[in-house]
Amino acid sequence: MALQSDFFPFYVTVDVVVLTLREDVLHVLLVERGSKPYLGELALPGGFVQPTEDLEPAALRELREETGISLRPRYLEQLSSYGAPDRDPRHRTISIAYLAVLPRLPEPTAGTDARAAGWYSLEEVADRALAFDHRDILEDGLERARAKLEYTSLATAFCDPEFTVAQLRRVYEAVWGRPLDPGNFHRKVLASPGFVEPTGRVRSGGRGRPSQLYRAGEAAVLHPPVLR
Amino acid sequence: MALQSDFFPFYVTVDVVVLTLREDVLHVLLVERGSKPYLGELALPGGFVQPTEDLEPAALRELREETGISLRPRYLEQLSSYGAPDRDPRHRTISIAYLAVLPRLPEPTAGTDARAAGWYSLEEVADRALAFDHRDILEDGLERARAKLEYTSLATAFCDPEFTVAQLRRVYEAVWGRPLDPGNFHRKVLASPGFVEPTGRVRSGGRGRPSQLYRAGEAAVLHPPVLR
DNA sequence: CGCTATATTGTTATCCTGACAATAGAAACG
DNA sequence: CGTTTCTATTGTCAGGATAACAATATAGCG
Repeated sequence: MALQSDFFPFYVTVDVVVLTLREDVLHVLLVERGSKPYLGELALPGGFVQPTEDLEPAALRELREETGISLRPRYLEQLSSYGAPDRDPRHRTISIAYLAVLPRLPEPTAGTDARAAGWYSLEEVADRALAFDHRDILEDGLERARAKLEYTSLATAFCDPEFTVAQLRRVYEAVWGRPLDPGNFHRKVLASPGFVEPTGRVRSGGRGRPSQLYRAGEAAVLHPPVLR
Repeated sequence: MALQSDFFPFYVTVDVVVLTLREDVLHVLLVERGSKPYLGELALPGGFVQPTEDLEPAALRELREETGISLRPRYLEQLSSYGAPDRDPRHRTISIAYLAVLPRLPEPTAGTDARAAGWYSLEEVADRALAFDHRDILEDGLERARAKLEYTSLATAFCDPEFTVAQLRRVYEAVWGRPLDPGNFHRKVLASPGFVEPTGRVRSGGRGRPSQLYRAGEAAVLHPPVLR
């Protein structure tokens, strides 16, 4: 490592890719920027890391401040860091990106430094430009989510505390973007120990045969995995 | 994102976990620190990112400056970032860690800011303390390598341009720390399209039946994978 | 009551795997 | 030289996982 004379001041930010399911469609949480640069454009929630703050708490704080979402995410992991010299037109800025997954939530509320916050389906965000390199970060987050569905229990983080196998299947279908065979999926989920645990209750109300309710099991890694 | 008044100066460094195989044993490249803090202790090669330098070039430059290794790694990917407020006793420092994999190389030479550089087997480094949180970074790099062997062609990055299936198997055995069935491994490697391509040549000299020589194929992802 | 929709369970041919046996071809040994 | 030894490569086979698809279960609805 070099001497202090090598010092050059970097800005350090955290940005969060928050994914959820709304009406069986994958949505991402975006804010409308309330300050320059990229004022008024869509961006991932995020902001500067404070002097004595660790990275993960900074991600949660910015999420809360900019969108009003203060629930502890069911799932939060570091995604990657982005540090191209020109990624911020003003300063040399490094961003550490996080991936968070939440069950369906009420509408977010705009907060500090954001004029608006809301859920956007991937389809409606496909056309629109995102601030900075947030398009790259979003794509990396989606790819990470797609991969993690295979061999971890990430899918349960999209669900309410109690859920049916069909609801879990719709998570996979939304994230992977293709239909899955209900019968085979049902068997594979129940064959993976610790993925889901039956609650004994059944879901009433819906059409068709009532379904068993499950909660997330203890397993974080799936054996066998649910292959794409 | 916040206003400029939020600015707080961060130091930003890159650290590299360089793995290779020497005598069929997994080794990691470490330097003996030549400056404070942790003067004289073992550390991953790395250092400060320059003002207009992207992260990956910074990792390669520090690797070259501190160890004399200027070969383009056969494999280089970002690992994770580390930003605990107290990870550097002097300043608030964020480190972006990279994982690199190389075939067997000559001894490294100590360079700037490093009193010595050398290959250390994981066994001999198990006891010794590493500077900063480099123990955590090393463990994360090893776990990433173990996982990537399963479903990518990472293992070929440990090998010379031409290699035998047995040499490839010894990569897996060294990284996973357990023996594999030679027959089953042989079949699985050849059954994964694009993993290896035959060169037509055979390796002479060794004991036993001569083996076919292969080169790395085009595939980056393995279908089917080589499961642990 | 029959229809429809969804959940759940079966069936089956195929593929992949691990354990282990068998064969191939060179060097080492006596 | 013939035999042994060592490693590479191929073969066998039972068990588990998969996909495609069929069959059954059980609710709401007209």
